[in-house]
Amino acid sequence: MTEELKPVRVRFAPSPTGHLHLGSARTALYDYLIARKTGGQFILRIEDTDRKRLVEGAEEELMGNLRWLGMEWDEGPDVGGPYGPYRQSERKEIYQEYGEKLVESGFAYYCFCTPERLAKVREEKQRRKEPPHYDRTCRNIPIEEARKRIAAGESHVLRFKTPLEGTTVVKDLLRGDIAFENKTLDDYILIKSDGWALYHLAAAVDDHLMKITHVVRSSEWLPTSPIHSLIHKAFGWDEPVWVHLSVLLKPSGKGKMSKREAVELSGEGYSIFIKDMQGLGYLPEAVVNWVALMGWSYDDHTEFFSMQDLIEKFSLEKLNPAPAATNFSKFDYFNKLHIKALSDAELAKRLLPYYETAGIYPDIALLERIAPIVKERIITLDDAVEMTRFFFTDTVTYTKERMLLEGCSGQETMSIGKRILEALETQQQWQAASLEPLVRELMDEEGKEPKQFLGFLREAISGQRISPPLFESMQILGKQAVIRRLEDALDFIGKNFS
RNA sequence: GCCCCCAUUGUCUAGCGGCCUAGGACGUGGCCCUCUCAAGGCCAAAACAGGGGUUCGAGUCCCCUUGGGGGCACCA
Repeated sequence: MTEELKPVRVRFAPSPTGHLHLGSARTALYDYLIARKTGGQFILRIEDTDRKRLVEGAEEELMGNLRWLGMEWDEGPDVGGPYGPYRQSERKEIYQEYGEKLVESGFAYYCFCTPERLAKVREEKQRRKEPPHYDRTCRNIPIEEARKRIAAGESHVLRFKTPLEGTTVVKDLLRGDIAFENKTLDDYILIKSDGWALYHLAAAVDDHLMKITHVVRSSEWLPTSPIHSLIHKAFGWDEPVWVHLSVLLKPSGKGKMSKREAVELSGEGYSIFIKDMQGLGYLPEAVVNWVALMGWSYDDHTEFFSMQDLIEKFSLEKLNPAPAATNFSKFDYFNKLHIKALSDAELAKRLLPYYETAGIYPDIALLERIAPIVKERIITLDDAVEMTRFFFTDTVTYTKERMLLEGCSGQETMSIGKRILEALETQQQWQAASLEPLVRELMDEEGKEPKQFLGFLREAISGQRISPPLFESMQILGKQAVIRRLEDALDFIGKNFS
């Protein structure tokens, strides 16, 4: 408890090998929250030591995604900081230096086994139903001999000399002490034959050098956490507080998100990639709120959180270690909630790009008038475009089946339509509040039901089956446009139902 | 095969020994309201995986079983 109130230094350490997805975003969020809550630092570190898997532009996209979600880092590759560089590819020599230290202190050794031999060993062990670990052939090569072979240009890697006996206990903040029998652990590779460090070494060295106090990461790291613990011990360093988050499962709850699942989701208008969220019409506020609650909760009833709320109320102790299935219908719900929470001006601003994408370039003032009447009825921001399309067209396309007053002939509809038209033409007060009584009075005189009467008007004015409330729409559309559309509608009836 | 983690309604969860005939939310079904769509209101169905302990008392602590998940690369 008290520990958490001290400023923490946490790092979000993605590798730029693809798009930022929900699970990683959640990890970053928790890092960010605990850093801000405690007045500590949120550090972005790029783990790009695997040069083969690099994806062009991934780093930039990732940073853009984090910022879109509302997270700014205090130290990172672009903003710098006192413990840089923050890109592991720029720290190669550091890892080599620390690898060498482990050799000297007897905690690591050079291995000359070829990948081919390793594959054979693995295959053999698997056939014998044994853990497919390295058989430790090179573990006892005298250091002088090893150095000679290296000098002679022999290809080699550096391996950690994992203790053969004893137990390594990892203290996980959420799960307590987790014990691993050392004999079940492998002699993991620390530095590859190409000279680049692997995660185990690089992360440990950086976490120490960058004074990271809490390592918050996915529980996929749990199985190798004893190695990380042992590496820290080998250097004589204090370990950070380990926090292993639950994994995010696919909506069915069966297994973690896969490529296939991602494709299926996109067919339903969803995505697990942050880069897609904006285009799909989701607010960053909703993403943050939704994802924060997958594995964390505040109490038994609060569920609407702004980033500021989360910073105030977040605590690592309330994290749930159980895996969580993603629930996209709840995502929609949160998006609605956060749309409703926006001011009309703000909503209009956020709506604008979706209209532009659809080839509509509305005046922002008009959008501000539209905002309140769509606010409560859209799930994603792009829904507004469809719903309000009729505001931005000169000629409405009518649907024959919907045009007549329900249960009435073309002739009757025509005569009623003319009456409405006449009434509207003489109407001075063009406000929803005055238009409504006027129309309803006519409706009563004609002995029609609201459903029939207003249904007809809706079609005449919008040509849409679904629209925002009629009278508010008429007010925004303006007298001239409404009258013209009514004339068009009557014209349409004359042509189609005579 | 081995190692590790997890376990409350379909889903996210509250619950840290008595406040639990288990609370909230999404979703689902019904009703009300209603100009379409929403929103809102009311109601309903829906869970402590099983078995042993510990205890006066267990959803809550321990063990086993079962189930689910993760990992076992010169990836991270």
